[in-house]
Amino acid sequence: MDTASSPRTPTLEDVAERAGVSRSVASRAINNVGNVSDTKRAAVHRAVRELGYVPNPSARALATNRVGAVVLAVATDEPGIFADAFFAQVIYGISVALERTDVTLTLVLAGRPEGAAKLRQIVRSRRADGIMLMNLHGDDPLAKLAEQTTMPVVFGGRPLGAEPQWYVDTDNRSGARLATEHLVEAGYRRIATITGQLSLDVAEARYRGYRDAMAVAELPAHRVEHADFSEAGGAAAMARLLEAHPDLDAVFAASDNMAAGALRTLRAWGRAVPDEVGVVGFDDLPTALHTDPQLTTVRQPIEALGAEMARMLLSILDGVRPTPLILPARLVVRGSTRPAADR
Amino acid sequence: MDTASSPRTPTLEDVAERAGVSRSVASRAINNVGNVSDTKRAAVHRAVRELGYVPNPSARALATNRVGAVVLAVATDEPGIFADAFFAQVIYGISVALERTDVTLTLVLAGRPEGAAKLRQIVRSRRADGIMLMNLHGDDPLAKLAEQTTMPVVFGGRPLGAEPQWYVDTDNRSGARLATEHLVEAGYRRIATITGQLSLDVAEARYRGYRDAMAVAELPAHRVEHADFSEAGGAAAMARLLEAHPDLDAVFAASDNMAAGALRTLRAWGRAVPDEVGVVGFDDLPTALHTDPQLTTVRQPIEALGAEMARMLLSILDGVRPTPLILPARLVVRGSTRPAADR
DNA sequence: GTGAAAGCGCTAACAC
DNA sequence: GTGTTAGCGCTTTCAC
Repeated sequence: MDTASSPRTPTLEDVAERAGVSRSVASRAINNVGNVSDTKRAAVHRAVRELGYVPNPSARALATNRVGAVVLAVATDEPGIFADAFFAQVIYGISVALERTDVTLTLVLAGRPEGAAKLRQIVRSRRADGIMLMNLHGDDPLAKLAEQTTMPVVFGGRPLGAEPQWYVDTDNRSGARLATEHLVEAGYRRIATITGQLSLDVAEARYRGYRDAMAVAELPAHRVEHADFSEAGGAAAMARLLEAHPDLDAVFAASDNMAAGALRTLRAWGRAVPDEVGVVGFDDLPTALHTDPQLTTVRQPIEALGAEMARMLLSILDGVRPTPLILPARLVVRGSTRPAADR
Repeated sequence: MDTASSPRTPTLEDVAERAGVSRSVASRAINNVGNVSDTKRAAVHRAVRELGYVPNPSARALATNRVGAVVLAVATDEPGIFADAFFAQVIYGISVALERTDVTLTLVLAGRPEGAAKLRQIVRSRRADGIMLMNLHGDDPLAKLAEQTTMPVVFGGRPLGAEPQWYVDTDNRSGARLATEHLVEAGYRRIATITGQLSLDVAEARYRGYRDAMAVAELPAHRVEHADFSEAGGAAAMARLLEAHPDLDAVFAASDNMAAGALRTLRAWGRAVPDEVGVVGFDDLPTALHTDPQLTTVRQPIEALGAEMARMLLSILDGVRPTPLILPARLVVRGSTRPAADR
């Protein structure tokens, strides 16, 4: 039959030989680059198919200085935060955006020092072509990563107090304003807020949006407690709010998880939602549907956030210089708020 | 100062030159392999430090046929399932186990056909040294992946009706038995169950555990509905159960999410939990703490599952032939069940 | 349009 | 112990 070729995985050389061309022609044909006659091109492609040839990524990477991988780094310390459905949705979006390319996704949890070190190691050894970086707290030294490397970095959300060259973010400030305006329009007046850690830009922006709306409505915005975006944190903050401001009649929580915690506390305190207290969350996670009552919230397009980050990074790698992208947030009204007329 | 060396990233050759040794000695010193005198070893390490040398992973991979990456493939179609806190915890466990190695984690969502194709592509081109594969349904062709490649595959959970060479799994059957026994001991008698998709081994095993316990208690085990591990699915299944078996006084749901859905339906139907109906879940996700009442459930060590998968894969890559690992599950009693004496 | 040949940066025999 | 050398499999000038 055939010359007894060993059953090792075929190389470009095997393809070239079988197609009766040189290695350089085979390479050009495979990568659709340079000039190759149609005859030879076809012969090469047939050989590729027959042999089941797959290029060796390491060899290619070595020759081209492109590894065909991007990393998603999530700067989160505790599993609790990462376990949030939020990141899963981001990852899903990225994954779909990468599916049709032959770029691979490397995931790094860069919250703990070991993880951050690993990320730096990846960067220094150029094990990836680019980085998507999320969930940076204000003081995180990783925020400076973009300046320390030539590898392109796309931020998911802005690091606090910085305006990176490339990022994708939700319009958090507007979203929070929408949420608060909705409470005002529903006739609530003594509106409190539960913020996330103000070392996160996203928390800061949502707090701003709350104050924007309160200022416009000429309502006092002093009923404020800070938490950490978690359900437990939201529950505790709600309790503090109720103690400090027993007269409050609504609360805007900067995440659905915190809103869920707030609902729990309100129930424990015997405050009826939405009749005595209106509650609005942020994110529109599955959580928002599972609470009782269901949460009025602000939907941010989380999967799209991931997909857009990936797309932005890929375009940068293709030589394009995109501009930052701000995704819109919109209000979703459910049972945890009700117009004054109906209460 | 120095000879005008270009500012490109240093190579092994640069290190060797600076340390005054040959490249092979430098390589041996760096990889702690073969014989190198202490003097030269020290010189090499100093040169490495001074130059900030980092080995080029592609070159190393090309030479050693080891790429220093493992993939986690999750065979999940819909974002909803992946968004489950479960996978996030698994990933966290894997990530921690990998932190101290210089092995990188590649994530592939292999549920959609494009994702599965991508996984196969990774395997064929050997872009990774090994695979962790999770959430396989009974009919998923990926289950055969392990037989089609020499790349080691560690399964997270068993594929239905198969006993792969390497896997890490929770003792789902025992866990489900514990859950059901707990209901029996609490004095519930007309105990129903909501299963996951029986095309998943994990659902099948938990269903078995339920029947085991019911058989031992000599109770009828015909109050059964099937769902898909989701909250919505659990809610719907609970409604079907209540219609078909209005007399039921307890339900074992094969996941916390389904149990949460069941709670929602029970509340809507005006059945008091735990006094009229006892409810037990499975997983001990954060969800279990956020329901009202909190869920009695079966805790499985999810982070450990991820960590053990990673450890198992690494040990295989080190030439060890480990045996499959079954992790224990244990009962966690909370408010959704109550002994008959207290009801 | 095509092919020869020189690397990419590393490791691993093998001879000294 | 140490250095020389031959690859790993690919891309990419550069002549023809």
